Amino acid sequence: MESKYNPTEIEARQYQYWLDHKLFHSTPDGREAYTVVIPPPNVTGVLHMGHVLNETIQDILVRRARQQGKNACWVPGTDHASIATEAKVIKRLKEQGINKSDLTREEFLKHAWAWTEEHGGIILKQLRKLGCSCDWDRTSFTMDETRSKAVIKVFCDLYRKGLIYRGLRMVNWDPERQTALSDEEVIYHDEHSKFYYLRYKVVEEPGKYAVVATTRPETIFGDIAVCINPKEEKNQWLKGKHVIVPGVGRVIPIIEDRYVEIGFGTGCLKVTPAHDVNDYALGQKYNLRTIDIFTPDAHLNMDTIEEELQPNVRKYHGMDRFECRKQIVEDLKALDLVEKIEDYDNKVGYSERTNVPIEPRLSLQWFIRMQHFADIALGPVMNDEIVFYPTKYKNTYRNWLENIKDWCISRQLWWGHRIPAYYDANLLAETGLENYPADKIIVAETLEEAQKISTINYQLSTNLVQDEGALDTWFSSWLWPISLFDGIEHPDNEEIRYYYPTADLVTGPDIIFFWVARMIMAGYEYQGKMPFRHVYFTGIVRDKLGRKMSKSLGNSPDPLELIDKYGADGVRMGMMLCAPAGNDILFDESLCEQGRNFNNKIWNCFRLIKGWETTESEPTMSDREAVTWFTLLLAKTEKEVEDLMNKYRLSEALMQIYKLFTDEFSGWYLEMIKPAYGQPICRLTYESTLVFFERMLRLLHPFMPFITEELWHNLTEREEGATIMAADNSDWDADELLARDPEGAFLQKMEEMKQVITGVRNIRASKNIAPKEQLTLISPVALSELVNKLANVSVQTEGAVTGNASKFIVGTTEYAVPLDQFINVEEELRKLEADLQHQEGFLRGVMAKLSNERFVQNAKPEVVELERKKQHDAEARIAAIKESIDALRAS
RNA sequence: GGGCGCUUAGCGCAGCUGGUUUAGAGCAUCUGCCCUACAAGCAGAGGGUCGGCGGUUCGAAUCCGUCAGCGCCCA
Repeated sequence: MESKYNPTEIEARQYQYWLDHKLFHSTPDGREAYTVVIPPPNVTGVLHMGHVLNETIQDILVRRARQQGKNACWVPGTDHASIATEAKVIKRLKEQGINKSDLTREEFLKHAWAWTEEHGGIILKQLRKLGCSCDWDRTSFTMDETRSKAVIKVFCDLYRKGLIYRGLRMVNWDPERQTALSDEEVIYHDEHSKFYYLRYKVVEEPGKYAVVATTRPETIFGDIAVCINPKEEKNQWLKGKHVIVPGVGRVIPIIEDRYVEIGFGTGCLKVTPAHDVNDYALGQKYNLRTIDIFTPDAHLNMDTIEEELQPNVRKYHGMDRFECRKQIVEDLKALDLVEKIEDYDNKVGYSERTNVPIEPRLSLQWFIRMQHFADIALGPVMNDEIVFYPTKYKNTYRNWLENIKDWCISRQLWWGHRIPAYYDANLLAETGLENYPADKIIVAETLEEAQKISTINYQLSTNLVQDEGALDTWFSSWLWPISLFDGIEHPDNEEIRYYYPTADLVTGPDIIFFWVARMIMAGYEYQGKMPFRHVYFTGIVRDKLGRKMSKSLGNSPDPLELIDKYGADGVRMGMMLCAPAGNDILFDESLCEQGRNFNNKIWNCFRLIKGWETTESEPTMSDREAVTWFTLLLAKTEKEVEDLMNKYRLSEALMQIYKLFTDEFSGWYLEMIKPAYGQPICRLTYESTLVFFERMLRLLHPFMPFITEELWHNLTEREEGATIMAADNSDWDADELLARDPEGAFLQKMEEMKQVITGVRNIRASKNIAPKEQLTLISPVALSELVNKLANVSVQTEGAVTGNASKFIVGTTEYAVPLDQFINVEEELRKLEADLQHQEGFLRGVMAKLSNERFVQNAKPEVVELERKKQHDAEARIAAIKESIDALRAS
């Protein structure tokens, strides 16, 4: 065997072994189901560090469940990512000289599917490199047949229930992609912008102005009123008057509403109902008309403005909104209609996907009434039927649900599920889309059905036109835990009954509303049950400077390169070591190095053990002690790890295992039982050691699946198809083992013994005495043979110390190593004095408590008792130190 | 503007239903070692008045208040 662990070959081989034996495949059976659905990555995406974190955690949970004998089922899949994918396809078409507008919907979709088939599998392949134990036979896609049918069925169902409606509303418009977005897809950024103070001439008072402050002067073409607060003193004079929109010439009224904040800006608010959500609300309240001055790609459209005004403003036609902002300000300055311009910090909404500023736009869209869903989804999280880790996200969740807004689900895109709403062609031609009567809209799962409804119910024709819109991607994602098991079309099928509800959902808090909340809603609506029992929110992976990893910063390592360099196990450990739930992760490549080093450690332990010859001799006393000790320690750690895992404290669990393996097993246990070079080890001790090793491999397996499976197979003969994931657990009972040392006295004794050995090693280190040189250790109590072996001392329990010695205390016992020739009296005294000071300080602290009557009276008896023990121990130590000091001084 | 959370060793964290030998591990740092499993290693060491102030208590990193800084979510 090589002295360095080389993961590349082993990882490839083990993964193939798992696949060949279908060890990740699940079918319903009599065992308890443990289900996880993958947060479907974007079909055209590639693996990034966020995935590494997320998928590693899922794999850990799934593999552990499998080890526990559950029927673990981790369903992989991808998401069609409507906007992102459509953008990529458009870009590629452009590179080929094709415009989307030159294509029909069907032609475009052909290209989109081609793209999907080309890129679709990439990320799933990459997950295999990471070791993910997904049931690949179940791989799904949000636009495959089963998932698509579910989406359409749910849309129709909700429409029938009156929970979906079509409406003309102010929506978030992405001018780049030219589609509506939901509120959740808008990201607000702080921006340094300007506050423009514009003068609106007052019709009734020539020479006087109303000054309006605005950040968006380009929207004045759509101004329909100026609003003041009826209580604002300084603007009283404007009541009932009219003003002229500067540069435009339109005469608009002054209206009054308490909505205008007193003291903010000038107190005069320009009302542009077509281009601002709040203005729209005002417009509705006062029955104001709307003038939409933008084209769908946010260029100025002067065609909508009245004839008589056109000569003034025609020049702005076709101008980009931001270009127009500059121009109109220049023009108004020239007319002396700009009073001043101030710096102003505000928030501007950007499209999550295309990163262009959102344009609030009045638009005919499809919405879901969310109050119903908020009502069914709030309780289960608040009362912990569904548990969030960390719990702080309960607040976030509640906040959102308590201020729920209707969900805009339609998108002006082609890539996605087409809205199953139909219009009678003739009626549509007559009325236009906006005025098409709502009660004549036909929503049906298929065209045939729609035609039936059209003719039979509505007495319309069979000549139908389908709605052009597609559905928001999240409208399919919210069904994911159900639709993966075909639970929408067949709500009572065997699979959904077995696998649903799923156990754990692992995802980022950034999609708590997009996805988590909505899955809960859909879960209760369509299965009457929670979609998952626990939600583990991961942090965001940042670089070690705390910056979000991003392509543009170039600060994100390529996971596949990391895997090449450190092995998947190494990368997984690196990731998990720094990943407490809900905290952001400051990823540092050196953590992967630690992971790789740990692998190497395991590898070399294995080499050492496998290199030993055995003999049939009886185990020595020290071997027995070592085996008993490690049995207890292992059992104890197993319990701790179990507890930590149950609390989803994965990084702490891993750290416990790491310390057990590195410090206790490699550093102590193996040294305890290690035979002299070339000598055999007794068979019983050897076999115990193999058991320990195997159990640690099992503990570690969820975190580092490859090396553990590999060594598990090399430990002893295994049957073809056997796996560490299904290793039998029946011959080991941690509770029963721990019961053999109920007070932990044996473990305690061994810890003290280790401290004695460390004490001797410290003396060697400080005096530069080689480990090979045997020393004498004078101890007042008998010590285990292990001390002789590991500290290379001969222990004397008889006789006083002759000459100078270096001393140390463990607990309250003093040990001495006679070292005449090495003792520097001055130095020794200094050390002892320092220790004495520390002990006396400690004693003073204890005494302060004990001499306080109120402490003795009020504190719990066991606490007082403990303080008394501290006192006695400290006093004993102080006496011993003083004695040593005196002895040294006398010499 | 509203809400939530964080601040403990150089770094990222645990400890926080108050009392566990005057605060814990990991990484990094420093010292000494190639002692035939492992230098991707071994043996040691140093390092924090638990953000500031005030309060409750016999006792506060832990509970309460307040201030400061940082972060997240929502408008």
